[in-house]
Amino acid sequence: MTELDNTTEKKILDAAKVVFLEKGFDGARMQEIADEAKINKALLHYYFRCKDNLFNAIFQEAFQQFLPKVAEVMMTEKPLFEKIEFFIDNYITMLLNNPHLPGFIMHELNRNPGRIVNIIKSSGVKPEYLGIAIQKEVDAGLIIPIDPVHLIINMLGLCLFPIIGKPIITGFFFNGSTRAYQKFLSERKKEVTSFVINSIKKK
Amino acid sequence: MTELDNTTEKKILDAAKVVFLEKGFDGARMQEIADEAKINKALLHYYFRCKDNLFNAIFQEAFQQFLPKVAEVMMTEKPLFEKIEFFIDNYITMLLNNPHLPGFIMHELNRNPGRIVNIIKSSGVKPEYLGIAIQKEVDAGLIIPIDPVHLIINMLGLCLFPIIGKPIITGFFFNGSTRAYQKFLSERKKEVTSFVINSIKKK
DNA sequence: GTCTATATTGTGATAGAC
DNA sequence: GTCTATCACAATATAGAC
Repeated sequence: MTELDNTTEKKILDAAKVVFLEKGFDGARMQEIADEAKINKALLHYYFRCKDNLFNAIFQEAFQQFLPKVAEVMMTEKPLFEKIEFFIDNYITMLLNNPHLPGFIMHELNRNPGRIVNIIKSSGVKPEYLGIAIQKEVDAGLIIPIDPVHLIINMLGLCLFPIIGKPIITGFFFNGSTRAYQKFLSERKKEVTSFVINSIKKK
Repeated sequence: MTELDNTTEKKILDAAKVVFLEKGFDGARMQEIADEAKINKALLHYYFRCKDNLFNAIFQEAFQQFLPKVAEVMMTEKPLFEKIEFFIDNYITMLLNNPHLPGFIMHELNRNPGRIVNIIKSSGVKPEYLGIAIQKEVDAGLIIPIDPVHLIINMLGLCLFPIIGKPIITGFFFNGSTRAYQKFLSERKKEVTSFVINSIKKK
């Protein structure tokens, strides 16, 4: 960011991110974004002309944040188990800092799946990298064979669901106790890492 | 259902389910529901008085559908591995038939977490059942120790994410090919089952 | 650039005939 | 029970003063 961080535009974007991520496009109100940014509603339109433009700016940024961590693990040259550990650790950390992110991305993509094609293109990530790393370990007899796509989806599901499913988990398993849920979350890195590695390690 | 299935009320509920599950509460329009039910908008209000009432009817039913499968696995008396296999098979089958269900439930619960407390209460499910089954297997030395809550969340994440994440998976890993995504889904039962069992089986 | 006031459209909900 | 017509208000967007 070369510009000053306290410009009106930045304040609007910050506010819009809070509101959109919490309420989604349909649930968000321009008025609420204006309030959150402590400015007038008309200024939103002065800067972004319409709700759609503002939303797109937020979605773009959110998706960048959501995706790169998936990409990193594929790009590095580490051995597979380190790759997995690195990915899970980093990804869960990011999710803990952005708990609304996954639900927002999922919901908005399902609401408008066409959106994704433009965004994917500009990401330049190639899942093949992880495939190569996995094949190496299979050849060395270190792990059982597994389809790299399934492996990545497994890891994503294990990392994401505890965040998206907060209300269900809290309500259903912890009787509404947010503290118990937080404790549960703090165990996830260790739990997911060993769960994944156990499942692909040769017996 | 003791009543006839083709009553107006049923037509409304069917239509509302389609629209709400696809668009969510905020994105759904009474007009669209009326169109889908091939009736007039005023009739919706005659039968349900307001959008909220109609939504609650749908949400209640959807949640019942979403939850019981989680409950079943805890209730049965089978050995653990059979329980797991049974659960994954049934749950993924249900999800394939109701692909919008998980995203709908997640989004609406996050939008209004208070909603869950009333619903959980009436379900009468106790996660302890699976805990007991797991402890049995641990004592018998058949599996490594694992927290039953983590195990259930792991299974849910592995089953649910491929459905909720359809646009991401299709766009990111399969270049937009829905056929490839469908093939991927058809492999999930086997994949998830062996993934889970491998991860907890003693080496 | 920022504000107040206002236009314009969308949407949930009701009135009243049949 | 079902329809057409309409209300009332909420929400996006714009006009125009400063």
